[in-house]
Amino acid sequence: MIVDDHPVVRDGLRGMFDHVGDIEVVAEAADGFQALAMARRARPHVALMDLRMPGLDGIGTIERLRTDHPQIKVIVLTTYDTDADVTRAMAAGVAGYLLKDAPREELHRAVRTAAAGGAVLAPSVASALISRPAAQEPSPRELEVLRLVARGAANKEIARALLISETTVKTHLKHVFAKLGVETRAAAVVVAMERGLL
Amino acid sequence: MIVDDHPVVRDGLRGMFDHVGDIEVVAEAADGFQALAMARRARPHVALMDLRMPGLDGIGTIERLRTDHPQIKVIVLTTYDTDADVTRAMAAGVAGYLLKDAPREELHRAVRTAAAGGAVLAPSVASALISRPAAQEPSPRELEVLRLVARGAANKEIARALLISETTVKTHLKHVFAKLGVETRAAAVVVAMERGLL
DNA sequence: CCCGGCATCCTCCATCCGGGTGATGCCGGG
DNA sequence: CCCGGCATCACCCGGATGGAGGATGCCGGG
Repeated sequence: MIVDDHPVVRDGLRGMFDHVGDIEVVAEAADGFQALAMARRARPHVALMDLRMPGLDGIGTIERLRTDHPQIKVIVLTTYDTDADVTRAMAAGVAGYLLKDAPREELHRAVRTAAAGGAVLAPSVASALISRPAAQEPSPRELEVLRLVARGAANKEIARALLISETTVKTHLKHVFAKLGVETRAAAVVVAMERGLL
Repeated sequence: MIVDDHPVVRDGLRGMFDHVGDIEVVAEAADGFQALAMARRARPHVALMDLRMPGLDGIGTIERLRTDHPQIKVIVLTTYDTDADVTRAMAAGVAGYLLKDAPREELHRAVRTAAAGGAVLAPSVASALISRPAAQEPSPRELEVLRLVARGAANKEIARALLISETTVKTHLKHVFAKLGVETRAAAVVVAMERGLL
């Protein structure tokens, strides 16, 4: 099954598996909801899944697939390999994570490997998982503060908006800085955006 | 001619034009240099061009195409519609700007329109061009300062790094804030990243 | 049951940031 | 030739920021 909101990509993938004997494209979906519906009907062995989609996104779709159809192996196929995307996909339980610049043969191999119960990782994704010494994630509350910082809010405004004291805002930010390895709010929002946290 | 670094997308586009009588895919390229070489050999009427590519990127490729082969109409086909991408593409002289979620028929129409000398814009791109009353661009020097801000530098450090006084740094930043419509450095880097300026 | 993480709060303080006002020299386009 | 944008600099000031140190209550996992 192919899940991607871009018609071009869906057609491209379908074409790539068109004359491959042991692989058949049994369904296509343009978003998460369609994917769940198609999975029930078409019963695919493997799903190639984009992460960025309108409506129900890739991670949410994968989580529901894991509970409804645990036998379906999901391979993430996306353009990005940000830490946040990769870790969330791993946590959701995927059988593979490839980037869209992967050549045709790699995709064939990946689908076969996944169907056989194996796992496939793009090199850059693998290294992203390994070279993660202290990838501390800010807590939900801390991210909430950081989001307001990204909008240009001062500590006092954040305090008012979140109904907490200004001191608390500063404490949250101090922790955010430590976790992201930065020293200023400007650098913090940059790192957060690069990691896909905002 | 199709220019895109993703094999999947190239195949998808080729497939989409496969059984269309009046359109023929005469060349494919995975980056800008290949595109220039193929353009010379295959003499396409229209080029579908991705912007983000390794090596020579889309804008650079378009600029060279415009001088070497001004008769080739270029349609940008990309995932992003950030202000920076759109304006740079327009400045480079493209015949169209579409997003990758465009359906097959739209692509067909776009290629025919471009070949006939017309212009095609995706709705969101068109509105991005229109709703730009005061889209002030920071000057190169101002962007240089902003880049250091994004790395977490204090004004004093920026001054040292750029060999100017701290006062000048503040002046540059004041102008940046005004141009981006923000009030803090954190918000400034966010807006700059969203507009593709960093 | 206790430890760690989270969220909340406090005080003190040096430094930094952003706003205001004003100025100079240079360059390129009208 | 003059205007506007760019880049450079100075002084002043109030408020914001970030660091240090400590404190409380809550919750969930080992």
